[in-house]
Amino acid sequence: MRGSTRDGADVESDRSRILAAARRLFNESGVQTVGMDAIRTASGVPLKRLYRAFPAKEDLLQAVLQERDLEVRETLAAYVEEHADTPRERILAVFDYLDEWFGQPDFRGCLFINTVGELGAVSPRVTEVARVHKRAFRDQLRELVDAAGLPAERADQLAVLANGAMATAGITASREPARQAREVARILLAAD
Amino acid sequence: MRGSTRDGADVESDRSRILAAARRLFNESGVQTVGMDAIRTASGVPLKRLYRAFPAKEDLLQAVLQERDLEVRETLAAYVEEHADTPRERILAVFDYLDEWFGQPDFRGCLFINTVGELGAVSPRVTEVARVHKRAFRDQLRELVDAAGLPAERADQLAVLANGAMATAGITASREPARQAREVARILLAAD
DNA sequence: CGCGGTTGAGAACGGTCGTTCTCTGGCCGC
DNA sequence: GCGGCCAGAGAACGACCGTTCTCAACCGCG
Repeated sequence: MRGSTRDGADVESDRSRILAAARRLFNESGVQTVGMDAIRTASGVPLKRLYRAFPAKEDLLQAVLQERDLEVRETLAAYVEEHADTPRERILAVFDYLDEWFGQPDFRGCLFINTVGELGAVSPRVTEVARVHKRAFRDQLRELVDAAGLPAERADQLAVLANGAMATAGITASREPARQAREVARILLAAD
Repeated sequence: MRGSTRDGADVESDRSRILAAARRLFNESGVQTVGMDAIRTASGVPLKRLYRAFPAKEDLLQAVLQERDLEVRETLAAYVEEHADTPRERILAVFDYLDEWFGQPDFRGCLFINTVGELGAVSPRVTEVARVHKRAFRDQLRELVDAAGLPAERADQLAVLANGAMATAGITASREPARQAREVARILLAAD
């Protein structure tokens, strides 16, 4: 019935394979040093289908960032739900989440902070996706802050704190910043 | 007396002109998108002398980072000295310094955070210079923390906080994160 | 006045990258 | 069994980058 012999399921599987490969490579080595050939080799998807799924490298990068955006929101929400009972514990659990994240062997810092550092000056799209992500992260904190009955400004403050842990851990390759940020958050909550 | 007709003063002036141009361009557009030709044009120093002063682009980048490292240490120390009297005010003045920095029209985030995001995965030298810088920054905070009679761990915590302000401001292009971080620091100090 | 050496400007080189094109082989309906 | 179409693999293309080289102009000095 379709004009093409390739149906939607194949294209979808292409997309996810490409996204998985690109995300791993971008995280490992940055965006500019990873060529489309490397993505093709890692994903096993030929160049022609690769360019059919993503007309340009920047489209692929944007899709990687948006996928990662969703993933962070979901895994963070799930982690907080799983590891904490009271509203205040939920806020502190965000920093335990960071601690676990930083300890993963492939951790190389926050993809959004890194990518803005690499391409923010030349790609407004990248900057915009990063802003959306950081705003969403702040909004997740806002919900937790509201539920704990804390002043709304705490959300922005905790977000700055968490971003600081990500940036510092990305440079020092250590999970210590997560614990330091957690302690600040604990003191902050105790002051209210 | 020398074998060459160029004396040391000229080479020094080359170096500083190259460094000034490279620093401006790297900050504006990142490292990889700025070619050596652009640095030659912006500095007015011909390619041959450019490569005599810095045998490779990575040497130039390292020199730019080290120069910026010294500059931050000095201007931060001077700012704190100038704008605060008591030990606790000195700590808060660090965040006022960030506020002023973020407000500058050419602010595009912390050069070290950005450069590690761009090249940390492929250039150990860049990562190392950034680590040295962030350690020195933390040590400056440690002196202020000691002088205020606060527990030593506050230094690392304040450093994470300040790096968070830098990373957040780099993405959102706003000086608000400096004020949010300052407020966290204020609460932190009030708790001791 | 001539000359060796050094300079500046830019061309050249080797490599890489994003993107497109070619070509060969195989699968489809008929 | 056959002709047309589509896919895959990779070559090709144009652009650019870091680095080196060429070459003509110029300098101080004898």
